[in-house]
Amino acid sequence: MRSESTILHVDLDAFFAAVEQRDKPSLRGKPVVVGGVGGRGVVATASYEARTFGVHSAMPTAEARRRCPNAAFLSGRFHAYRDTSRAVMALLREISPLVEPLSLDEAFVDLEAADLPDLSVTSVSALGRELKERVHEVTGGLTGSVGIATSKLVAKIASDLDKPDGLVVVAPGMEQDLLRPMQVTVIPGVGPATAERLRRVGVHTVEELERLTQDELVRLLGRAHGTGLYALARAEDDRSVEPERETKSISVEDTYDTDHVDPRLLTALLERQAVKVTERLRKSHLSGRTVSIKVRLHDFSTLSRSATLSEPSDDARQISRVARTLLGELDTSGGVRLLGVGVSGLADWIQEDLFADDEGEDGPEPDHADGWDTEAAVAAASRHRGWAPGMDVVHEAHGRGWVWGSGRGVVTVRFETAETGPGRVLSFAVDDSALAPFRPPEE
DNA sequence: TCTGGGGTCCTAGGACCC
DNA sequence: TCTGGGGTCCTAGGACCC
Repeated sequence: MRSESTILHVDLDAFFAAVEQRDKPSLRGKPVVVGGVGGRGVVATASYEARTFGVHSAMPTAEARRRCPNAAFLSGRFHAYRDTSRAVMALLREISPLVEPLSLDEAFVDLEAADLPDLSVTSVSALGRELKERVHEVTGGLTGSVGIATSKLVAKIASDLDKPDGLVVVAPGMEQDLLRPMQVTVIPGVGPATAERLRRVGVHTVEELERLTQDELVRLLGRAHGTGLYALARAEDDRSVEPERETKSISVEDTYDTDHVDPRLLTALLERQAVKVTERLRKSHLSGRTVSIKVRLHDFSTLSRSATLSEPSDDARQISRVARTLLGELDTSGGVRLLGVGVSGLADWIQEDLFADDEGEDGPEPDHADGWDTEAAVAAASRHRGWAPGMDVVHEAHGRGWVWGSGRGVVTVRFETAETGPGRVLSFAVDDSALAPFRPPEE
């Protein structure tokens, strides 16, 4: 916890619905529900008009239709949301370089790194008001709610207190007075399961939570959650604003309107998902070692299976093959309502351009427009790195121009140029000494 | 007309290594 | 021969967030 209120949390109000109302004037002042519109959809965002009918996020869309039949039900335009979000995040970065987006519509801003005359409550309040005006301008009329406090915990809770279009600044020293009377569920991380466990030992409010010892909480909730909650109950929170958070996994999943049983259909659907995941991996210049699948059966029970490769991959065929094998191990004869594929254990490319330096301007150029062919790539890589001729090409796929993975006798190289776009990925079996130049830097 | 899709973090048990 | 730990990696599942 800091001695001044320097952590700001912004949360755009009913974000997806507000963007729809902005772009379609006929929807303004009317109930709007954005989310899954199929038979098994749920509500992502309800406009405030829809909320008066009892519609809220995570509610099945069918239920929302019952409660508010006259609402506009929309499936969402994520490009519009992303564009609007970007404008807001850019605005936040004008205030401070330390901005941590939590989602499209939410972020923390560290005001210690902002250009402010001082960090008094008066000063940060003025900044909060100005920010809300600017948000309104850059988004074309959306409102956001702002909380400012000495920690992430309290800033986030504060932004929720006066929604929509709110501004709450919690003065240093007032944190515990604010939290004590509140329900434990205001603390992020206390969901239904934790709340139920706490309720069983007679804890409903933060004040009651404070009476449990750390040992009791650890016994009740486990090491990490127990110690974390013990601190948060006392408004003790030193978490910093982290602008760069690296992606840990990439996944695709789909819930089907009706349960699928046909194994060939399931395999085909899974393969399409594997291709999508691969495309997203490549777009982010990532590859991954662990392939996971997720299967939700007709009774909503959920299974997952995963397998870890010896080398990171971004090859659709390889990821697809692993996913298929994993699916084959499960009994899906009762029907599948959801299927998903994910990749984790992500590795960055080693950003070493094979063709950039000592070959100079006369470096090898692709001799036809659709990219390097295997032989030319092998020859070029061999020349450049002094690899011995006769290395085996053990694997081949699509890719772009850097060395990206190595270890245990295999080097994987990606080829691409600005002209040719995605080219090929090649893995070379080599001896250990030849691997040295391609090892990733030590963490 | 029950229960989305994209993530993160944690736990617990087993394997394996030192 | 018996009896260990600790650390790390992997897998499956669960809680939680927006």
